[in-house]
Amino acid sequence: MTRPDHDPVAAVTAIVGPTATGKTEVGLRVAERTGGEIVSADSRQAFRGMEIGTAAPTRAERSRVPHHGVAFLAPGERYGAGRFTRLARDWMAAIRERGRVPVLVGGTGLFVRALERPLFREPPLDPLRRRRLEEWLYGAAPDRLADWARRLDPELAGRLPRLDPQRAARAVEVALLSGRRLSWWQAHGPQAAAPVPLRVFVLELPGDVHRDRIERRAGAALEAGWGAEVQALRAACPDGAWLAGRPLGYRAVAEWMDGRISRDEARRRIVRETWAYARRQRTWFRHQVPDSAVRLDARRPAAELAEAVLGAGPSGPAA
RNA sequence: GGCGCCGUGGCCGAGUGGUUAGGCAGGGGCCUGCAAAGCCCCCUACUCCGGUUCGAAUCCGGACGGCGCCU
Repeated sequence: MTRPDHDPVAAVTAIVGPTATGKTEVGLRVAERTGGEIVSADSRQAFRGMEIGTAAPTRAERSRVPHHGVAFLAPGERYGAGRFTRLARDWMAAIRERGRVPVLVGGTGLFVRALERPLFREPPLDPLRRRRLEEWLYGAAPDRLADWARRLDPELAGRLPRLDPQRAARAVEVALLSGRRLSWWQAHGPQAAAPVPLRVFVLELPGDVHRDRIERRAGAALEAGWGAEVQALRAACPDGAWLAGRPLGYRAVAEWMDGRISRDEARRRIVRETWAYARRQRTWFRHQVPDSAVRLDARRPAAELAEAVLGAGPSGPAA
């Protein structure tokens, strides 16, 4: 019922779930048992110098198993679903050529889904015009922006319950710069690449337990030197580009370092922001994951969870 | 015991006769290239009892509770 293990398009084991559910450790164990390498589907852990605040795999953890996609970008660089999927495919291909097996681990739902359901190949959009247009669009009132988008791409507007500024701006810029509607590209544009079949495992936690883990992790990150990490980032790039993606908690930590708020207040804000994010993820993983996804109770010990993942079917050349 | 002030949804907090305050917390949801982002929805209360009024969270009386002062 499953493809042969050496099949180049064999499904990739994907360990996903909201933040602080223990994906890292489970992924490591799975990789260790299968001769695997980790491909990280995380939009923030990708940045160098932000490992503490993003709870990225530590150096020690990375020495257990080779990692791809962790701490390899300069803060402030652009890293979106498109770039991720291109890179991830390359990483996975290289891993297989080495006779090893990729294990996808991450909480950025869109990245994971874009692997299975590839985005369309974006036509070249003149960067300068694009930048200028974006500037203009984000200066506009949200209602007007939504209105323009509605006119330029009624189909898209009809499909979405509401055009928030971000999506409206994209619809406008794609329509204007490419000459075709975004909805057209989405439906008829060429795929950026072949889909990667995934065997998805979702780590889940009851709300109160999840909340508790997030609180504990916030304290641990502060303990581990989050403050120093922020100071280093500021020294390295004073333009504040590292804050562009609004990484959770970083602003609060910066304010704490400036003495503008107490450490405790900073911790509270970190928890609040992280929980809000976790809730969005919980919703995402509740609905935006294939029906075949296996849901695992993340309260179980990592070793057991890894067993469950491994036991769910062949996932490596060792089978 | 007397006098005064107060009593709004989980919390904070407006509102002084007739529309939904708002914020925070909590919950549900959306999502096709900024996704740790962007966005939507829900949670409709006025301590209790009587009265005035067409109509009271809003006025009057009482009860209860809290706070303060006095004795």
